[in-house]
Amino acid sequence: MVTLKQLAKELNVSISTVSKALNNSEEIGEETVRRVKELAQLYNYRPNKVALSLKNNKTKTIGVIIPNILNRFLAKVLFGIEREASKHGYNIITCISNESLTKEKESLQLLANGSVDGFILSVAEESQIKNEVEHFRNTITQGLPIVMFDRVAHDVLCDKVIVDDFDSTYNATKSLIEEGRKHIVFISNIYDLSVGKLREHGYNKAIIENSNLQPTVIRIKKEDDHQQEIKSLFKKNKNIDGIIAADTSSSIIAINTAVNLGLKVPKQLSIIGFASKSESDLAMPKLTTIRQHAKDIGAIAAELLIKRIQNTGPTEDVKTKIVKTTLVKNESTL
Amino acid sequence: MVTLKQLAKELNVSISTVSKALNNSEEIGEETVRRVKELAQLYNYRPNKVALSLKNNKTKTIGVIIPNILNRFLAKVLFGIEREASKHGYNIITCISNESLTKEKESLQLLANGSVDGFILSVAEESQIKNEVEHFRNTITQGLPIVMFDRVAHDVLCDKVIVDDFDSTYNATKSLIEEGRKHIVFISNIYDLSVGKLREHGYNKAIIENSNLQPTVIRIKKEDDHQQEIKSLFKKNKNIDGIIAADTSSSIIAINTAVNLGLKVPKQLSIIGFASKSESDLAMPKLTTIRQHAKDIGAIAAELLIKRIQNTGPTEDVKTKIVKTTLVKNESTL
DNA sequence: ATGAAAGCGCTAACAT
DNA sequence: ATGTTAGCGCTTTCAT
Repeated sequence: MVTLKQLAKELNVSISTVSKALNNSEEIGEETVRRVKELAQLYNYRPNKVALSLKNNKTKTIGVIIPNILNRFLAKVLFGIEREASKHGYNIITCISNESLTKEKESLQLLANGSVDGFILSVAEESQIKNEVEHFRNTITQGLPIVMFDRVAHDVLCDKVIVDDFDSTYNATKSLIEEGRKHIVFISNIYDLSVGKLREHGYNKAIIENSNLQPTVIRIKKEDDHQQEIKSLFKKNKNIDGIIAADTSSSIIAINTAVNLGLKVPKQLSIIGFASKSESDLAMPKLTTIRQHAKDIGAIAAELLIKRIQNTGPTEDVKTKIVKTTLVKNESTL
Repeated sequence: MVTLKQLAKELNVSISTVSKALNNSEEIGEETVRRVKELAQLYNYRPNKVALSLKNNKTKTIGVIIPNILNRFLAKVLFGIEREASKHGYNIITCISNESLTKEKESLQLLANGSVDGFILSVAEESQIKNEVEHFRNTITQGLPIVMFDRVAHDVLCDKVIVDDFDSTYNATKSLIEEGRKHIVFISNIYDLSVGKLREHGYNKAIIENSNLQPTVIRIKKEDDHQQEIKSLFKKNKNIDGIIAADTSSSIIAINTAVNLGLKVPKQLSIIGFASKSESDLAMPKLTTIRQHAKDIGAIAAELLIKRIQNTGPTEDVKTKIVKTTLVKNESTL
């Protein structure tokens, strides 16, 4: 990489002259500017990012800590973050906490050494279960803003972007009730997470509001064989006619299992799950889905963070943005 | 963030004393070391990463450019890269090219300004189609090593990690032939990519080696309705008894469609596709898969790059590592 | 045992 | 119009 120093030497001028010329300073003579720019072009000069960061005490880099990149929703949010950040000239450093509290703490610590200007993160499962938030608070105290999305720690004071999880299952459940379904089951393999709980509550509320219905919640452990669990659910409860699934794979597997057992979907059984467009196409009939607008969530989070980073003024109050889900009717409901 | 300067001031010693004390230099007195370390601990001092990078001319950061983070295989590779990098104390800056040549060039340019010590990337679709490689060469010439994985540019001199794509479909096809299948079709929605072509060739070779069989290749465009395309394939060709799919969604949709049309899988029809464990469980019967060991690919790529970054010695010859796929028998084959 | 000073690449206030 | 200098935070060589 060429430096100002080298350019200056070759042109027989001072470093600051070169710097000013490249930054279109009025101070420098036309002819000099031309010569400098020509040589810079020739050598493909780029200002050293690290030197700029040190000088400005700004890295133009965002730290993103996500629990699991193989989760399609989270991957999609990351996509949204990257695109928005890139639009504003920011890079993203990605750390994967792998749902571990320790890794989450480490990543935060590691990047809070001047590597990034702020963080966007979704809380790891372990952290949510243990309800640990001190590491977030410490980071914020150190002057590094955090924006949390989806899985947030409600008692940490920072910007947040969340999904209307409660409402989404509440409404989805109600739509099945309106179809005339009488035995609606809720399936979840994320019952430990804040969002999983909210989704469960939304379902429960909708069911309980109809005094003649009974809530049934099936919790599937990650390590269990989903196909097996769902199959035995159907075998034990022959009268199930509706399913709300809190996660994608449960809903797709539910459709496949039902079809394989000879149940007519959606004639005898309606199924709704959280999934993206491409995922809903993997099921046949295509899954009626609750869309979370993951990319938007990422973009909003990035926007919030960048605003906060660049806002040198008085500390604004923290914001919580709610991104509403959309219920997209496909073939797995009436 | 506390700096050495602040610590030095508070302790009434010089900056260099503090620096040495923290780095366990023999030069500094026991008592001083103790005092310094105590205060550093108290203030939670961390050496400023940016300053270190500038000083050492090393960022301990890897630039990763992937075409699409919503592709599960690529996401998984990213996961592998992150884990391996993190093990060696490296961070990763992720850029998403979105299959666009322009974005790929920009990302490379943008990070080649001292932000990273090297790159790991998979070539964007557009770059592969247009066969553009100059930007890779430029980057390498600038002294930044590149490791390519999966979709590689064969005429760029750099380390590569690839999958034995040709062999994997060749072997998979042969296994269906050995099952006694007579009408084996190849389905692909990645026919434009280097890996897609190799997979197609592997299939063709296996078929052609059996003079009594005919190759049939179905290419599905990304924007088409996969379910519709595959359904009409089955309707037009009633005698299909084997499918090799080059991509995950084609294979899962093929199973669902077949089951919905009343075909017995695997009795009348065997299906093999590229997919991960969790994806193969989405189909019922579970998909027999070609596993690509994405995480390993990521880890190997990271390892290669880090070695090359740290190897100040004579330029070693570039390496191409081939990660062999595994054919995992599930329920969609005999 | 401790400190001063230079230098990594850059910008900007301050000379000339 | 051009140059000198200081400083961002750190390490390291060279005084003292």
